[in-house]
Amino acid sequence: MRIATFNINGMNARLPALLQWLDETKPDVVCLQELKTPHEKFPEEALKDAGYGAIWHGQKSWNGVAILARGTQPVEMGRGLPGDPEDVQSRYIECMVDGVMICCLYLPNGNPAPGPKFDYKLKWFDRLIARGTELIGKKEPVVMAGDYNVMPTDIDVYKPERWLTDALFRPETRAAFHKLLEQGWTDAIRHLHPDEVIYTFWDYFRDAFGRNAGLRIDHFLLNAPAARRLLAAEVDREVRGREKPSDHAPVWIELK
DNA sequence: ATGACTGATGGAATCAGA
Repeated sequence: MRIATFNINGMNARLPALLQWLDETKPDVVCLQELKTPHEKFPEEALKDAGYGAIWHGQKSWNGVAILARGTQPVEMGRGLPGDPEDVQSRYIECMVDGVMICCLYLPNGNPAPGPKFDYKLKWFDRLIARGTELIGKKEPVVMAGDYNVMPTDIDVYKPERWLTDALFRPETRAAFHKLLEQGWTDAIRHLHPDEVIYTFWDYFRDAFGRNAGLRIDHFLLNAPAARRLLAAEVDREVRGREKPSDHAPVWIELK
């Protein structure tokens, strides 16, 4: 089973590029973030024509997450991250596909930091850590995939010294990510490529992709049953170099 | 230190992204 995560930065702006990539690579499951579209404008029919069932949690203008499954309908297990009934942002959805639990998440950016947006990021992280506690020990494979908006270590940033005060790299943010990992999650990309410089995002500014001034912020965290099945973890880097790209590239894992 | 680029909204200019 191949599972991908892709922050598409606008579902409808990216639809042609998304359909092309689906046709080329045919992932079994796709977690999407930053749909930037209300529920009713999600292109359900176009995805069905491409062979994918979908569940999604839309929101006007910002955020929004979806899970696609090839040849089947994902069985939704929940939407909205538990722990704050006041939180109206669409950033989390869970489902089952062929016995694998898939969690699709879009963690808040948190800039500027410090400030209310950074506080929201850290609180959201606490809720994700609480959800992680509930999921880590499951007997079935669990995959938490998405845009975490965290570079876990120095190797994940093109110039770490420039990012020390940024919400994506501040010590509090990295500490929260490591607290989640310490529950027993495996960072799939880093597990299979321990020393390699691998990025998943390149800014639109200043020819960041051309200079390879990137960040690794899209991650797959696997519980032990999922990690035992891990065969491959890669970034479809060339997608970022195409016409009208997202600022993120798709990332994917293969499970036995 | 600043600004550069893109998408959504709404129909210009602003917010948000990371």
